[in-house]
Amino acid sequence: MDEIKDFKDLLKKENLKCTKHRESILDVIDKAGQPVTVEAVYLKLKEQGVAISLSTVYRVLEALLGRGLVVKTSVNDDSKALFEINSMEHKHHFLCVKCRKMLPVDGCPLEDYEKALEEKLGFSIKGHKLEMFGYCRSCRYKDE
Amino acid sequence: MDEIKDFKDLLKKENLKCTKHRESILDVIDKAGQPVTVEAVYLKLKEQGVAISLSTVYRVLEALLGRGLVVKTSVNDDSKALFEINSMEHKHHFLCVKCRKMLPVDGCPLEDYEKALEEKLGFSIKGHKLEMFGYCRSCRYKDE
DNA sequence: ATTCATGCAAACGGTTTGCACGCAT
DNA sequence: ATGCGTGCAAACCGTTTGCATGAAT
Repeated sequence: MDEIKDFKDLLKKENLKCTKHRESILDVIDKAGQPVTVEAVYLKLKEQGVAISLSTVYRVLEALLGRGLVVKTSVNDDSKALFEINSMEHKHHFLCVKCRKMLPVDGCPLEDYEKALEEKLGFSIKGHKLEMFGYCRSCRYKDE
Repeated sequence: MDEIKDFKDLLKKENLKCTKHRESILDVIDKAGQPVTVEAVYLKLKEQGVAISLSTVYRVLEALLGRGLVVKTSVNDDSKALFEINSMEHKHHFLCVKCRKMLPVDGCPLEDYEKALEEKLGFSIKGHKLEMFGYCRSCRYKDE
């Protein structure tokens, strides 16, 4: 329902100048609905007729990351960084190794486990990164 | 107790020619006891007086990886790849963000969770990557 | 008017590769 | 003797940066 996101205010709140590029980038990432590469953002913008330089995309994402507006991820078999809107809810992703879609998975099974580990091993666990992979529902029964 | 590993046989079994370099590299990784960077392996060898080229380390690790003798990892905030001996047991690591040691953690809390997810979302989960970070026991109470 | 954002091209750092030579089998 | 392993240097690719210009406040 809230299709028109208030990126202007979001940027203003973070003391970032509100430029066309920054708005478009936020829009592209938001609409993607899954973690996207810098290049993907760049190409999408080009496709939309936006004249922008790749380094600007890098710099804007860096700035957004610094203010916590986006989150940076990566998958182990790929060297490229991934970005997504910071939804503020703790969640993980499932990567389909066939269609390469990344599907969000709500919740997290690690809270209790980490608490137990902290007690057992004396760690102070500050965070974790969990990424699952396999076949999604629609790719599962397709042949190779 | 089994300090002398039989890397020769290991290599032979995988149809890899048994060279000094390959033995030394396996030895260095094995002795490290935690995931190590390519550069670290290279420097350790130099330190031991082994004349080797960095690209050879890369190529050997690639070969070992292909035969499953080693496992490749990475941590999200670092761009370098990490390698460790493939112990064949499913385990994860805890990275201390202060001393940068990676401590192995036996077991895995995800089996049941993944089973539940598969049923709920129709995925076929083939694997996962979990990495935890925070402060280890000895760094925990040290001041910054 | 000032500050910060941007484009361009060059630099960077980890990794890969082509080629000629050398060693294990 | 053959094929695979290695060293060297150059290429590669994602990312970062210096500098001069342009736009938002």
